[in-house]
Formats: sequence, C-alpha cells, structure tokens
Amino acid sequence: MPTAKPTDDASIDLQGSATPVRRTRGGPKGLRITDVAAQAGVSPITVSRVFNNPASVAPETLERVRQVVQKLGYVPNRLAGGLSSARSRLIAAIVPTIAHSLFSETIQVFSETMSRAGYEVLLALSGYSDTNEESLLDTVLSRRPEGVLLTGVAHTDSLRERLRNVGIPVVETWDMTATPIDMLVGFSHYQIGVAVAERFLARGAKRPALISASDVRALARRSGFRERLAQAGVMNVAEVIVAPPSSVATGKAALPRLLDETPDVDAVFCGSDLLAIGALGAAKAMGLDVPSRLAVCGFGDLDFATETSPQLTTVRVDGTRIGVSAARALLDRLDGARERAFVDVGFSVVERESA
Amino acid sequence: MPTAKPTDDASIDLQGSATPVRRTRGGPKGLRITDVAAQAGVSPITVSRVFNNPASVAPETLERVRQVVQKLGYVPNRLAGGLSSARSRLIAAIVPTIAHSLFSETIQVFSETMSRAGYEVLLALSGYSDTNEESLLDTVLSRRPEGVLLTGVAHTDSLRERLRNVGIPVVETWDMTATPIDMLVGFSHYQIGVAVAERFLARGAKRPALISASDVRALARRSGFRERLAQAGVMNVAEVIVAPPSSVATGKAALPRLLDETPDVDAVFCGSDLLAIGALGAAKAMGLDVPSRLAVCGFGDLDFATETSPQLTTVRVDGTRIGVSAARALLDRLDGARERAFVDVGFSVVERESA
DNA sequence: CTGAAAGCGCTTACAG
DNA sequence: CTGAAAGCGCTTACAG
Repeated sequence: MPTAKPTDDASIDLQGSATPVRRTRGGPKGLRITDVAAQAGVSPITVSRVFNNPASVAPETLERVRQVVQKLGYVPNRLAGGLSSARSRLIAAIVPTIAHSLFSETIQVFSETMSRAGYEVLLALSGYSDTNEESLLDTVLSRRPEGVLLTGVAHTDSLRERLRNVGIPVVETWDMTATPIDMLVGFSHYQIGVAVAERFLARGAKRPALISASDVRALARRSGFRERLAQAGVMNVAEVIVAPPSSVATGKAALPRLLDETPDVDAVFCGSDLLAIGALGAAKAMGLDVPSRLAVCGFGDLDFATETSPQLTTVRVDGTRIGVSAARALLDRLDGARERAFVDVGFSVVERESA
Repeated sequence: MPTAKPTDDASIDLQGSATPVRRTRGGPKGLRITDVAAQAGVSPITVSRVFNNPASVAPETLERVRQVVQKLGYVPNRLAGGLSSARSRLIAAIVPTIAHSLFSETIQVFSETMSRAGYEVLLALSGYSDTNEESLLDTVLSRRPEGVLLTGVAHTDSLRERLRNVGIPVVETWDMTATPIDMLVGFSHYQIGVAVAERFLARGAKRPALISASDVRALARRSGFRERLAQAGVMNVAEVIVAPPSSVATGKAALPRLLDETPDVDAVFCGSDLLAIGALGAAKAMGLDVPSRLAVCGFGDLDFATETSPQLTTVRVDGTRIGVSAARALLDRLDGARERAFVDVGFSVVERESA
C-alpha cells in the first residue's frame, strides 16, 4: 500500500492553510456509500437508488452496483438515510407485556406484516402504568417512528395530545372507545362483561362473582358484568381483585378467598384463562363440581385452556386479527390513504359441548 | 411578530448571489435542538449536554434548558444523534417467534433490562428459517445496533463471519456450543434428550418414542434421546416428526399415529408442552392410563401445563434467566468489560408427586 | 462550565 | 437514466 502523501500530514501544515482539519471521530469507519460508488464507477446517488428505487437505474448499472455491494458486504446506514429522508421505516409498538399474554400473538403478526412491507418494529414494554407509557413515548418518538401501535385506549391527555401533534398515524388496540386518538382496532371489554353476565343469568346462576385483575381493561369487563347483573336485580356481586400479572397460582388462591366470604357463589367470571384454570383447580380440590355447582368463565381462549379444561367457558378474542388489521390500518395511511380505520373485531363466548 | 426581512425573500435575489438556495425538504419541520438553544439562550451543544451528560452543565443552565424542553415538548432526534455519535442506543433481538412461545418471556425481561440501561430493542422475527435470518440480519444491521441477541447457535457461516466483522457484542441464547460467535447464555438440548431418556429407562420403559418438531433445537433433543437409548440397547425408537409451530391439536393427532405404527410404545417424549398436552388428551380418549400405561414428557414447563396435567413430566428451562443474563452480558461489554459471558443455565426434569 | 466549526452518511431537488 | 451541491439534526474534539 502507498504511504500517506505529505499533504495529508497535518504536521507540515504549519501556516494554517484552508485545508480542513482531519477529525477522526470514533474508531475505524465502516463501509460508506461512497466506497461502493467508487468501486462501481458511479455516483453515490446511483448507489442510493439501487436500494431505494431500483426501477430508476439502468439494468446494467444495477447489476454492477449490486455485485460490488455483495462483494464488499455493504449495508446502508439507515440512521443516515432516515435523517436525510425523514423516513425512519420504523414503527413503534407500545404494549404492557409480551410474556404469557395474548399481546404476544398480536405483536407477532403485526411485526410480520410490517416487516413484509419494509418496516421494522421498535418494541416498547410499558408494564401496566400510565406514567411509564408517557416517558416511554418520548423514548420512542426520539427514533422518529412513522407510525405507532398503542395498547388500550386509556392514555393521559398529554400523551393523546402529543401524539396528535406529531401527526403520524396511530392505532389503538385491544379496547374500544368512541374517541380514539386516530384509529382503532379492538373490541369492547364492557360488552364482554355484559355477555358473560347474560350467560350466567341464562344458566340460572343466583350468586355470580368475579375474580379480576386490576388493570383498566379487566375493570371494564368488571363494569359490564356488574351493571348487567344489577339490571337483572343481582346487586351484591362478590369479588376478589388481584394484581397483574395474573397466573394460575393467583387464581387458585383467589377462589377459596371468594368462597370463604360468600359460600353460595355459583358462578365466577375470571379475568383471564390462567386465573380460571387456577380457580378450576381450587374448585376440584374443594370438591365442587364444575359447572353444575360452580360455573367458571375465563377470558382469552388460550389454546390449551379449552383443551385441558372442557368444563371451562371462556371468551375468545382474536389477537391475530387485531395485529393484522392494525398493521394494515397503519400501512394504508402510510401509503397515502385518507381513511382512518375503526374496527370492532368483536368476541365470542365459547362453551364446550362436552361439559 | 416581525414580518420577514427582505433579504429572506428569495424572489428579490435575482442576481444569483452567494446566498445558499433554500431547500424545503419534506413538510414543516419539527423542533430542533437549535430552537431549544435559542429560547434558553445557550448554544446547541449545551442542550445536547443536558440530555447526554447533564453533570457537565451548570445546575442553573440545566434547569433553564429543561424548562424550555418541557415547554416546547422537544424530543431529541436520535437518528441524527446516533449518526453523529456512532451510538445508536439500539440492541437487536432476532427470535424465531414470540407467539405461544417461551422466547416471549426471554424477550420480555431482556427488553426490560435493556430499557433500564437506556437502550431500546429492535425486534426481528426470523420464523424458523436460516436464509430468513440472514436477510434479517442485513435489515437489522442497517440500524447500526450496538449489540445483538440471537436465538440458537445454528447460523450460516456467512452470518457468523459478518457478525464478527461488525465487531459489536453478540450473545447467542437458548442453545449450547463450544464455539459461539461471541458470547453464549443457554443450555444443551442434547443433554435434555439424554436426561429424559434416562428418566424413561429408570421407570422401566421398554418402548420409548418421540413426538418432535423439526426445528434444530428439537432435533438436538431428539439426538440426545436416541443416542442415550441406543447406549442402553434400545434401538428402534418410533417417532413422529411434526412441523412447527407445535400446538395441542398437533400433539393430539400425533399420538394415535405413533401408536398405530408401534402399539407397544410405553413412554413418549414430546417436543413441547403443547404437544404433550395434546398427546395426553389423545391418550385419555384412547383409554390409556398416564403414566402407568404410557409415560408422557413435555418440554418448556409452561405454568399451566403442570398445573392442569399432574400426570405430565416436563423439562423446565428458565427463559427469564436467559433474558436477564443475555442483557447483562451485552451491557457489560458495552460498558467496556473484556470478559465474554458463557453461561449454561441448565434445566431440570419436573415430575409431580401427585401422579 | 460553555461554544464555533466541522462532519456523521445518507437523500432531496434539480438539472441535464 | 445519472450526478454535483446542499442539507437532514445532531455530537465530537478542541479551545477557552
């Protein structure tokens, strides 16, 4: 290799010429678009086009550039690209949790769909707290996402306002409201509570009760449940409220507590299938037949739940459909569509015949 | 507000002066660091320091800048920041899937840990294909992540090489190898197969069999299982291989197929708890007592699995620990540590006494 | 503790 | 179909 030319040596530049000072920021640099351009004998803009608009490049040039890219192992820097084009190709998804939850299914298909459309997903886990969600939003917005998926509709006013000001498409999911920030793909937790109450009433339940988590959506189901029962004259609904995350063990512990206080409970609506399975186990241990002595209804329709526990009634919600629809809603808007999606995916109450 | 000064009006600049041409790239611009700087009466560099190195700013200046940031709702642009500093504050996680899987737990805690340390997680879902993983790597590297979490140890040579060349810390998870790309936090699937074989042998099983998914890690468990049995003189291990993703329904369908071909099977090692629960259901339907007539072992120790199916033996792996350890391994290296983590988190075979 | 200048690696908006 | 110039919004590396 040739040695450095004298003019590149700052030490001889004693008169303070106009030559810009060499600044070595960080260590050895990776490949840049100019390296590819030089090797392929084209300008950097052409290399850029090969990645972003190949149709506008002559087939022969395209092929030549691609071979150099391949040979060198060049990967474009999207931090630079995003900054320059104001298109980050990033979509943010803010979800309470993806562990042991139905959200994981939604995020899975959401991410697959976005990926196919050329976007990547920045995953932000909010836990179940409001304040956390807002500071998370700042972090997320600093990446300049082109769209945002939110879980639920209970956001602080300031979050709603800021998101509106940013002007990017937003889709709220897994809940229902007449006044979404922008778009919505979800279902009504309140109506689920109503439906389960009606199911219990139709079965002739005299003393329905509730084992519920304390998060907003579980509490919405609780409201629907209690209000529908109140309409039917059933007022004192016994309940045990448990902190998220719910688990089989929590449900197992909750049922005895419930029956201890209110022994004649004959139907219990659990906040999730995990809680319901726990309650089922406890009922079995206590010698209570399900569903004749005690009806148990869960929420979530986990694959295994209805499989292992045919006595269980549960509410099925389609997390996959939510993920796909939310992705499409955002993609359509990114493609210039004016319509704002508003989708109620509904739910269904599943009861096994084999019970 | 004052009106624009004449010199700002391009329409009067008819002689082609040295004034740079105004380029309106994209629509109305958001807030920039210079807007905050102007309002706070400091230079942009000081605003930058308020975010990145607050200790180096005078308390009074700090407070003033923060108030302007708050008032304006300024959110720094990390695309620009990352480009300039060569620090993206992004960690990539490449996982086959997060739906219905143990990986979701790993990603959950990994993401939480990274988030606490000031990094965000770019989630990339590879499905179960090798080629997909490699093109995904390009996409991911274009964001210039500072670290990468990989699932498994079976990667193409070119992926391994490229990742090494990039020079960022990499942690492989959920499997074991003597030659990781960089760091490893996992356990040996082969040894799990060995352990289950030994458990079956100890129970006096004469005709152990296998219901397994066809992914690399499931096949490694299969190898350990078959080789350990071969050592004990058990050669013809019947098996049904199913395509991922595995589900309860798949397991339910697989068992009859297995017993059809080999009626005297008395122990079956299933690739996952979902498969095992399905097999359990099928066994019940066929009137086979578990575990006396047919022992069933799963994999994954899902909360509900052992809860709803006490007859089930399963292998417990600690996905949470993997997530935390993997995050720590990367963070330590990002903090300048030289040590490369190599952690075998092990596993345990869980058998319920109540069986 | 604070700032002026230069540059990070791309893409836009023209012009040809 | 292709390219020269300018700029995206930050931060580095000095210097004071």
